[in-house]
Amino acid sequence: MNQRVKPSPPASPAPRQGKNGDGAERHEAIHRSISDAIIEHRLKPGARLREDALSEVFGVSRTGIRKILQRLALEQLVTLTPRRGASVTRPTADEAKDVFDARQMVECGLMSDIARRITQDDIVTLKDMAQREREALRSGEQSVAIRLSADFHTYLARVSGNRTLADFVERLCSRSSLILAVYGNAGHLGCESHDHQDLIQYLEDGKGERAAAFMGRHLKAIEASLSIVEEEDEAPNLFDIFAP
Amino acid sequence: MNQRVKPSPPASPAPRQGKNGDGAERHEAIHRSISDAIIEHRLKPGARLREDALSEVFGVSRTGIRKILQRLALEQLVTLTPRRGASVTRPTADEAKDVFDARQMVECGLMSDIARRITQDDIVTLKDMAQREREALRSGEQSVAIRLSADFHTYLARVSGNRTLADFVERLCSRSSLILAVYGNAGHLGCESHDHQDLIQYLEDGKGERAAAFMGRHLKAIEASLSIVEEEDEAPNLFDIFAP
DNA sequence: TCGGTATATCTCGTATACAATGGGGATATA
DNA sequence: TATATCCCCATTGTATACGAGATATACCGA
Repeated sequence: MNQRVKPSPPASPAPRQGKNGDGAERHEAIHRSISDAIIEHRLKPGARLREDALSEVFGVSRTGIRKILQRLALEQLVTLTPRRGASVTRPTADEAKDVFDARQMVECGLMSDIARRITQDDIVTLKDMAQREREALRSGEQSVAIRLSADFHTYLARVSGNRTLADFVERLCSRSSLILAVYGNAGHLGCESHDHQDLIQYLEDGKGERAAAFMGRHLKAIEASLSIVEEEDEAPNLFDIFAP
Repeated sequence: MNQRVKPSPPASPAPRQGKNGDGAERHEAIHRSISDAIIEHRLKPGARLREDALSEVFGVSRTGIRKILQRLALEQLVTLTPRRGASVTRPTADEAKDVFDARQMVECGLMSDIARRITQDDIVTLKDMAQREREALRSGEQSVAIRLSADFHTYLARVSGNRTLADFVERLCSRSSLILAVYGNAGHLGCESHDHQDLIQYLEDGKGERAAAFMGRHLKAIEASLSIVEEEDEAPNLFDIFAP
């Protein structure tokens, strides 16, 4: 199935020893691997993440895996249930609304700073990302497109120079990706194909106000494209269903 | 030197089990304890937090302490340096600016929603908090005042109904408390005494716009009261000092 | 008296072992 | 055949043991 051999040492079954190399780097890499898999929908909401399996796949002991899982839980990408272990978070409809409202506020609010501070290099990078995203969309590589879309928004936020807010936007984008996985229609995903390119144009022209307004519409459009119907497999609420 | 004064239950090696039903509860309580101590300035920026000492104080093993420390690190209240252990974070001047800019954006942006959704019960609670804060300030109980001030802002954000943004504000307030500890003047701390009460009045009258503007000035005032001079004990920058 | 080196100790990082709990499957019964 | 019950096992939670890195100290030499 998934022969994407993302984990760096795939063929090494028992490189037990923590190895000389920096252990922290390794953990960082593992975190990225799992995080990427979730964001790119290769791991779907609800998927269980067993500690044993992960420790075997990545060749580190459960202790390290637990640490990474804790971190992912704080980033709200995975959910830790007391005796049941970890699973990919399945966002609720309320959470979805909160996330998009937050993005609306922060990403639009950042636009004026971004317009003021953006450099030519940034514009080149962003145009490249937008271009590659379009190509990915056209060739049907959903995973790549989703990743690039999130990266685009995150990169943009970083241009503002406010690290705290940029980190926040990054996490909101990750969660958005999860939301798309649950509530998105298979047909067209998130960002319209040339929205990002239009946005860059506004920024290149120094029109911060226009860019902010455009970003607002852009996010609203994504949110509107979702079919947010709370699937209540959890609590079928028989009263509501059978009461007259 | 430190003769290991046997962990709290010396005779009970195995039945250690917290017994309070849920061990997670215990961890939550410990997290709160440490978090509170930091926010209330009973633990000052730079203070070292040794795992052994904490595990002895709270009667849990280092494993549990590590988990809590990791979480505090992700909340940016403590800093984990690879082989040196944990210490209370000492925010930089840049971080301070970012945090206050973020608060400016989010807390003001939330005001219209807050004004729309606030209930009479909320107003009573908030008035009580503001009142107690004033009393604490007057009687010189800095720790209590700081805590109440952060709680006030956090509670307000929760009223908005957006949990994601409220959580973010909570973390910003915690970090602000840290910033106050480093850059605040001993004389008057953060919030002016009746600012909070005035703010509630605007909200009670349904004047969301005014409340937002007032919150903006309020935050700017706090920020302005700081003496943000990067103490460069870390890197004295000898070039600047000794270059002609 | 000052500086450099070696040792000692302290603290964290990682792995492993053991205990407890909850769920799933098998079985028995209506 | 369907449902309820019980037991075993899979999986996590916690503690502990061992190893490595870094810092502080002490000793020796100049």
